[in-house]
Amino acid sequence: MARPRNFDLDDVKERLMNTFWREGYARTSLPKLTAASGLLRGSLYAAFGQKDAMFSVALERYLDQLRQAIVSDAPGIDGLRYMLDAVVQITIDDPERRGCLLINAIPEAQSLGATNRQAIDQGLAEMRLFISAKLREAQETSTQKCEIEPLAALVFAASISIRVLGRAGQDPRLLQDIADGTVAAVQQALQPTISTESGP
Amino acid sequence: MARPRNFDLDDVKERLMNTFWREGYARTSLPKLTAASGLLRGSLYAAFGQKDAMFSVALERYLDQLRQAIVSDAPGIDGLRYMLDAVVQITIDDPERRGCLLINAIPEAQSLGATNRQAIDQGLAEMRLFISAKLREAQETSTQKCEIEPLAALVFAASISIRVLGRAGQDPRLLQDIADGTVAAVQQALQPTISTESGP
DNA sequence: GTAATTATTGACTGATCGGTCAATAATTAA
DNA sequence: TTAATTATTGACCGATCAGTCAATAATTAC
Repeated sequence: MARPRNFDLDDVKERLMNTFWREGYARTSLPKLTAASGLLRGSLYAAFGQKDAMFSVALERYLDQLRQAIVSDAPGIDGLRYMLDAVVQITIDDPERRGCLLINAIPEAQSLGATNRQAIDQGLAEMRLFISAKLREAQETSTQKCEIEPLAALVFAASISIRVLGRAGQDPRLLQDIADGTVAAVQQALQPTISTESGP
Repeated sequence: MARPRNFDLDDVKERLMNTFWREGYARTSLPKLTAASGLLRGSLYAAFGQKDAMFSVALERYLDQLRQAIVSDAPGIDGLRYMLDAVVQITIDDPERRGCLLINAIPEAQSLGATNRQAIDQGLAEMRLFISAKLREAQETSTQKCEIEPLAALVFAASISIRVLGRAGQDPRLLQDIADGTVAAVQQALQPTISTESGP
């Protein structure tokens, strides 16, 4: 009963996401968004509202895709290893080395509205909850009954730093070392092997 | 033989640093810098040059202070524990939760000139070298002869994530867990204790 | 004193920013 | 066809941006 859109909404959201991902919020100007989306200012504002709302759309979409990339059926430590390996992979596979849209947004959260700031917090919280859940699974099959939260902190820290250092253009080897080292540390904490004491 | 400055150069540098630290590069406007420093535009430009150069001054000063805060005489693992604890402390002691000026700059490195981008890389490299050196010390007194680089990656990752999550306003407990867990993991790798196998 | 040198002042510039809006186009319901 | 509704267009707005510069002030050398 009205004029239909003559652009693909999903496609435009993807382009907005990619632009914000590469440039961050402040550096992404409306001209950049119109160029990336192929729409004119008016259409963008009509479809999404303020720049802040455009970022919100981009962030939501980004988190959906990230979730899909790092969540697996693998239980316990295997699930954590899958996640960290996936984080490393998507980080170094990106030829632009954009890191993580969510984490990149943290230092400029003050420029964003309350809704987006909340979305950032929720994104981080979701990550932690996922990690804790997998760790609890691992705990159940473990011989050790140590605290879970400190271990969750380690895995969380690893996933954060891999993304940040990826954006910084650091060597893929470093990123993989972080992932591997973290998995090894968690494994050691949950299922310590008896070491052979190397005598003098 | 000429008119002297009527401001304290060091004091102004400190104010520039604090402003960039809080706001990041892009969001720090010249009016903000003049307000923070008490100088007028002309004086700022006369003293430092472009905004990019002002950031460079701020970054240098920041790294000097950071170095002073986290480097200690403590050898080996003690030195690493000192560093991570210091990182946690300065992160949560900051009422504005500004995180790390260096790390905050990573996502907006593209806005910066080549000199500043290089300074960021060097800052990260210096951190890694410091960690590797302390680990090598620890290695020498260790019974185990495992690889150092993967362990260095873990400590590096911890220090990065503590700062990022500090900026994100996360619970101090989380940050301390990261520091403690990392030290424990390194210790475990270098000087594994024989665990008591808990039978079924 | 006077000349030379450097610092300060603040108005000014052109570019760019996010955001708006009236006019126009394309569609459906009747 | 006509009315109603929504999408598109792109010119336009005031605000703000980084950066410049001629005029003025303060100092030292002589």
